[in-house]
Amino acid sequence: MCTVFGLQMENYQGDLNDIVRASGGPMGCASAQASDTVPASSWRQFPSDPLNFSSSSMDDHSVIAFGDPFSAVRDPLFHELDVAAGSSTYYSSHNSTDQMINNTGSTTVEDTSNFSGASNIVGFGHHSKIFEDDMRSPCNILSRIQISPSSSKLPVSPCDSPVMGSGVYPRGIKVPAVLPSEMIDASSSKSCLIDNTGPLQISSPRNLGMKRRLGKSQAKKVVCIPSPAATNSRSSGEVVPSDLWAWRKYGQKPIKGSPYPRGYYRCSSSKGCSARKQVERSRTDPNMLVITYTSEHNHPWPTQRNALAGSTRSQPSKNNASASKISSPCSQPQNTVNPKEELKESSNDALSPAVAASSTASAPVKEEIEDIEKQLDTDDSEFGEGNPQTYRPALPDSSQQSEDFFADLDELEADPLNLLFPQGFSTDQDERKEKKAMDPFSMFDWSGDDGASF
DNA sequence: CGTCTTTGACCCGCGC
DNA sequence: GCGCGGGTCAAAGACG
Repeated sequence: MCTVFGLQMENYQGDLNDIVRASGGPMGCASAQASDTVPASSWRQFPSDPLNFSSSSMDDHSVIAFGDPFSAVRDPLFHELDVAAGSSTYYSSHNSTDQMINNTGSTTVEDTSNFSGASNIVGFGHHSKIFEDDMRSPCNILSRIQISPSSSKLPVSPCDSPVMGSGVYPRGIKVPAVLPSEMIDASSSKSCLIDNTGPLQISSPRNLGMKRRLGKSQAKKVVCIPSPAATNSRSSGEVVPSDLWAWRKYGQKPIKGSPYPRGYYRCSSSKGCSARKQVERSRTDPNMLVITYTSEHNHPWPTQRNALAGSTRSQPSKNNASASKISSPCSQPQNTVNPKEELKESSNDALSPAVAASSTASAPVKEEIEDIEKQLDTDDSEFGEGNPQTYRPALPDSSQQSEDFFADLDELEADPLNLLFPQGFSTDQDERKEKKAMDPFSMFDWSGDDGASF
């Protein structure tokens, strides 16, 4: 389905390298190139060496510009999201200097999922697989991507559109990598934009946290992704996105104006890592999840998750039972929820799916990528410049696919790596994990051979 | 044992 | 100055 990624940036100063790092991924190589400057095939050309690809496959404005030793490290999450999104990807950048619409300085954080703000949605061309968020460079993505206020090509609110609204990403859906690049609409209040949620946060002591909250210079990015219907209940399934980064939930708060709570996560991959994210369900479109990333990882993304205990916890006993229940979040919510989960549901509802969505979204990674590539190879020009209408994801049976897709959520969550390796993980799984982990870019078989069987 | 989730309390900035 | 609201802390419990 149409996956929306909204990247919101506030006074982006180069933080959030984790996000930026994503640019180094196979899907992000050309991100900074904007849709019409890079061949469709460009983004697919990435080195197997995460540490070196930046120079070889990325333009000068992407990772290199950061000078961050880790900047070249692709962010698994972002990558995953991107891939997961598989298809249509919307990037919403929010620059406080020119596009910040709703943030009036108030510390009150409006529901970020409100999308009421007329912030800009940046839909990169299908070439762009990853949002290159390089505000440091004069040639940053935003500079290249035209946040065109006048852009009226954004057909409908990504979040509100039927496609987006479905909030599902059925397996095997053949869709273009991304929607047309003209998905930039700074004036559209209905866009899937993340209203500027206010100041950012920096991690650290409480005081700092406060300061961070108010810090105007802090950067934050918002990723808007489809999620299972609000009815979905993987209550306990509050799962950290399987992005290889380990996220630990440290809080949850109800958000004024939103029926859905916001979950607060911090990176647990490395002690001292200030990376954080907020996950909440869109108020306007429960199918959409808004993940706000703040701060940056101060470490390379982990070769192995060091928090498997927690990450896999929800999977097993309780959730396995519920796994089958989550067949069709968007259609028929299962009612066979254990009392405990049911009780929690209200609170976790908004978040779990979110994460689940993001993590599971990558299940179809390989296939999707291949599809995308195919699409790009053939439809490159068609999606080049703003032709939203051109995008017609083939959804033979979206409902069925949705079911299948979400049915796998638990499976995926159990082992994030399975997201990337949906198959072939039976006996030597650990070994492969290790191996794959060591070589993040080898996780995907870019040879084009269809390894994914959904 | 280590890590995670949950959740109430606390802190702090902003608006009135 | 007070209240509101968002963000964070930290204890308790759960899981692998």
